Amino acid sequence: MTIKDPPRTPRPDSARTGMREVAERAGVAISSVSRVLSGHRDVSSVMRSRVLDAVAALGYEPDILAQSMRTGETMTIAFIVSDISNPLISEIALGAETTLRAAGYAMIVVNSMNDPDLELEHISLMRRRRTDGMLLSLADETYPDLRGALAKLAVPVVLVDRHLKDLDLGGMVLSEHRSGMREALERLHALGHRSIALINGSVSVRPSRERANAVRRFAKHHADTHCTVRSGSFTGTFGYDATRELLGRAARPTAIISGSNQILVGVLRALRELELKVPEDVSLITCDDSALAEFMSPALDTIMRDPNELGSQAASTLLALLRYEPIEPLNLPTHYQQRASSAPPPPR
Amino acid sequence: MTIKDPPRTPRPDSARTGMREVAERAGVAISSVSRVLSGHRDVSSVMRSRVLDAVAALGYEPDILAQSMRTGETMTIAFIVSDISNPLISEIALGAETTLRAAGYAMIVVNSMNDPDLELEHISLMRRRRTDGMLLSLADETYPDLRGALAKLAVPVVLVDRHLKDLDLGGMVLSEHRSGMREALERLHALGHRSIALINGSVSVRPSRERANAVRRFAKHHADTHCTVRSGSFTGTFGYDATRELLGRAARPTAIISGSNQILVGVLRALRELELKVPEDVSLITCDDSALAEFMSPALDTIMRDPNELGSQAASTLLALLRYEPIEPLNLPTHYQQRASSAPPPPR
DNA sequence: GTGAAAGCGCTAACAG
DNA sequence: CTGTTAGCGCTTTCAC
Repeated sequence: MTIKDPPRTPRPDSARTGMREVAERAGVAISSVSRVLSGHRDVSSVMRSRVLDAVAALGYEPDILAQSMRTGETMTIAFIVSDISNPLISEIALGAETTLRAAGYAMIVVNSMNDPDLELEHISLMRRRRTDGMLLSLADETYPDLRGALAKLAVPVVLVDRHLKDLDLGGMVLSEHRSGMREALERLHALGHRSIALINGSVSVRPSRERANAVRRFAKHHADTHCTVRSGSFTGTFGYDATRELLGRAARPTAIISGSNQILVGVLRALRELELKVPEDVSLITCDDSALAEFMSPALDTIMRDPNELGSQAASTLLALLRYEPIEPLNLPTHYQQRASSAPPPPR
Repeated sequence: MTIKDPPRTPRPDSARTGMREVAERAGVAISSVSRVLSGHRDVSSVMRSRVLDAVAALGYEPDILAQSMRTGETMTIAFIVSDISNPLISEIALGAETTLRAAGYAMIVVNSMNDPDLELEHISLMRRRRTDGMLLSLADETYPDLRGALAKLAVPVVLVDRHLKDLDLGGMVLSEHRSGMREALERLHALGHRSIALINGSVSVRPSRERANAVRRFAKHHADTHCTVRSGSFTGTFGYDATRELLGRAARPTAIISGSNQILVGVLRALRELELKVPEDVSLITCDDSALAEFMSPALDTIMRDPNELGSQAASTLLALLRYEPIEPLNLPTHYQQRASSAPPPPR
């Protein structure tokens, strides 16, 4: 059923009551209304109550847009992400939005779909919208035009678990990926694994680089252990291909670490196809928890962190920057959570 | 390390180049600049190129805020959700944002944390921000003050899988929960189940009501089958409690349907504690897919839908409303996906 | 303490 | 076709 003849009339209260009406009704100047509502102190109590009465009577609500126009502050923050449907990101977004909202800010979410060009467009568009600041979970830290675009930005920016070398744009909230990864590697080593593979996301972003570095550092200290790092993209397809390739070789790794929950899906698909049992045939550890990870059979060993806290801290850092307050770079912990998907390697 | 002495100087290009500078440089009137940039047709090509040159030379970017101030359109949509970290919601949000952005709109996300009072505050705040429209995934359709707040709204609203009786506020995009649920019930019945329980979310929102209705309708047509509906909240705690209670009884159900992915977590926890095997001891079906559901052991039977499409269609509907175009109410399909978590009931 | 006036950066009549 | 003018709704000097 199609609704015919949609209304052509202007929207109902397109004539919202403004400050002018309030001033008239209270019999005062429009600037006095502003003063009262802005909580200015030099206003007589008589004035205050007259204005407040009029406000209540008319149901007046200040227009945030007009305020922004005058003050230059939009009280709006942009959060540019690769893909909000990624559970890690959406949890970060929740933490960020909650903290921002408590401070009176609204959060615009934009998805770059991992396209650095689109990301640049978004940054520019958000600047034109005069957002007061930005939270960036960049798709590609190495993109050539990025630095220029960020340098041009007049508002404070906080990078969320991202790092641009030699570029100080104020805020940065990181996860300390190495320690969690090291714990996981040591656990595998203690179980007897001597061939371990990390199926890693894109090294164009910090988390993957840090994880790869942790593996390399581990390898350097454990000459008896062969470590492989396959870096690619945060996709199931990559996880699948890399797993098939790694396990199809004669000298197959006895343990796999998946570098993200998207990659994990591909790894699991490949393992299922290859009919390999976890942890009997191959041990499996993944990065970043999912709601169902602990209910898998076997329950998945996971390198954990607190994404809500990450988002919240990123927001707090941005708020501090907006207030010209001193900030300190944060490095939030990660840790290895043993469950049931790691075991000694199969006898060969 | 704390950074001392934060900059007290005003932000770098706080003196952005405006239309005025462009007009001066091009030697034309400011309104002519506006015309060229707005793609007005009655402009000479000489004028066009003069202006465009100046724009390019100065790197001028129109101020969206000021445009909004004049036109009354903010090109901003608010999406009010219970909790963006819910994977179902974040997928809907992705679909909505993608469609809105393609039409030039930005999306503000606000989390109500399932608090109807907070939700009302958000609605009011978004009105003050003059968002051009709202996408609402209400926390509680039955909240008394809600109707008033919505009626007062001057902008178009689209409810996302929500329904308010007798209130026509334009848009509504729904999921057709009943058919998927019916398929699932029939499958269970065919397997021989005669005692089935739905652990349902809050009946203050449409999806849970529809699912409960589907169960009741099924029960009416199958006198041989005992159906139980436990409605509560979309939380793991509720899922856990309800499962323990239902399975602790003498006449325990032989099949459980979980009404959301949050509830599912609680159900799984309870089943694990009770040491009940799926599907040997009890069959399990859940609503709305998760990335890992198919990799569980057993793979989880799921009543599926396309949340991205739901978000995208909701956005399209809102866009149509904004253009005063005719819209048609949508009812997107759900379907039962058999995997491996349903089987004949255990012999008694 | 309060009012009058000047814009924030842009668009939309209205003349010419 | 183009320039002039008048605001959108608010905040903020600046006088009184």
